[in-house]
Amino acid sequence: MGSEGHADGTVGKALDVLEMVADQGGSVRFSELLAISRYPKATLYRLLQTLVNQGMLTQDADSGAYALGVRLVRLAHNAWAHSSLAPLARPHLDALAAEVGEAIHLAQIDSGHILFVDKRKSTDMFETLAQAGRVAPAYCTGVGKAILAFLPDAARDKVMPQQSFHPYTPATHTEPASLMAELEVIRAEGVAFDREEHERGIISIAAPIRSRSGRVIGAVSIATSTSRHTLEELNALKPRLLQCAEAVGAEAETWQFPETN
Amino acid sequence: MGSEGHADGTVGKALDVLEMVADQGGSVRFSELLAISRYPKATLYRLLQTLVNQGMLTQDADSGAYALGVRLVRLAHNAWAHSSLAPLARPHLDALAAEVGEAIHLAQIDSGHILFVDKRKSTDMFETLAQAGRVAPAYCTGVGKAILAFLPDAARDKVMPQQSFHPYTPATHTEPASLMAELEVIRAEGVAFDREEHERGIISIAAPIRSRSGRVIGAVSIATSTSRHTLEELNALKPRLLQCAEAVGAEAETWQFPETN
DNA sequence: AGACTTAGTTTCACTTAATGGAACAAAGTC
DNA sequence: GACTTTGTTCCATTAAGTGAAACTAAGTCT
Repeated sequence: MGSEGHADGTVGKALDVLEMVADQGGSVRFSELLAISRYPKATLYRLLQTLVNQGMLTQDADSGAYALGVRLVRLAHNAWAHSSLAPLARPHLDALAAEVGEAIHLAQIDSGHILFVDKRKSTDMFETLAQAGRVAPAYCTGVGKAILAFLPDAARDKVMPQQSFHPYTPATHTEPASLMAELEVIRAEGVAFDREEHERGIISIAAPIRSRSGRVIGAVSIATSTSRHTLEELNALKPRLLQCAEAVGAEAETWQFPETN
Repeated sequence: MGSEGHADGTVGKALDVLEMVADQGGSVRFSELLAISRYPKATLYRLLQTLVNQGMLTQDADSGAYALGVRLVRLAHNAWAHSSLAPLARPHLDALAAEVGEAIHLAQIDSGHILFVDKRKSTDMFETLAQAGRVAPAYCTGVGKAILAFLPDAARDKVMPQQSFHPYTPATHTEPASLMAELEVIRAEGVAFDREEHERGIISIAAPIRSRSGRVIGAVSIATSTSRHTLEELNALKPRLLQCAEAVGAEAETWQFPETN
């Protein structure tokens, strides 16, 4: 929702426009984009043309409306396969999912937001971008808090101001102070709980994934509904969850960090 | 493999570099990229910096090597959800998969290559190469040929020269003429067969997905292995497959084309 | 129909940003 | 400690992006 202020050169502007189209969802007319963007008509027009030319956007033949191009899906597959924890964590998630029979989420952090890079549903399971690629706030999710808690102070200070503290439910943190206090607890316990903070009836227990050097590189969670389990029952799975997180972290040894800006 | 000649402006170059990193898979050092690219040192350097800055690439803290950024995964999720046939086709694929019990693939075309946007695994556990976001050549896959066959002449003339005609198996087409001849047959029959042309032991039957205006917008296929089924048995599924393709096409009425360059 | 509004595209003098050869710094290697 | 390799910065040159305004095309209204 935030509009970035920085834009290195033409490329930055183009990617900014790309993101604008993405945020809009579906297809957008030129004039809509013009209304939103701070770019003058001609500039916006040329940027869009270039992006279409490059296959990053597609333009409807008739209506002239813009939508994200499938080239992105191709690129992202590479990103997912080579730059995310997903492929590496897969066997561990499979095992955990089979044992606990609940939904498993694997997430990383991307510019202050939680990005789900893989998951296992309690019922059916198949891996596509359908579920990977989704974003969620960090301050009100199990995985988000697990990552925030173990982030180096400098990185956390960057990320905290980006949190909106929108009250999704009565249990959602609404200000930095209370969240910071909970992060302290999470650091002590080693796991984070989502106590219906993002979605009513949905609870989870999450553990940070740390490389051997100690850097948080993501988080795993076991999610369920209040109708199926209690927080105490989730807590019983803590050892198993930590074991999974550790296993992934150990394998990620050679891996590179997922950025901090 | 192919190095594009066109590059509109700085944005084109930047995306070109992005693609270079993607093609490389995993992480790449600056000098490797320098060796491959036609850009001078300083230029390449600045382009990479910009992309890192924008979160499209990540740079390893220690080694300085570049890899695709997770931001792409986020963008691609939007692309997949809003600009691909996948969400729309989902119920139809589910139904088809349940009925035939074989692997189902949904593909679109992207700059001459086949892009798998969704799939259903067969009940049995044998992995095909396909996955959402994966690319495959058009000339030697069922879905590829199904799309090629029904492409408007102008579009096909653009796409044909992009085919490599690499002989994956003895059954692979190795020159345009024989492929063109088969496309004729496919147009007459309404479906395309993959006769172990891409992968030994893997066969499929594929049908084009056409919008009501008649434009091909993708293809669905039923894939199996020679150990499980024969081409004749696949052919028996033709009516059911065509029905699925038509159902998706009908729903895609309002949808926009997937580009032609 | 003709006048009028709105959406999209092109022009062109102007300005800013990208360019790349070369110098420089840092990390490895002999 | 000299030498090679790899990565980063400088800066005058050049090219590319800019955006106000003019223009064209597609609706709307009376």
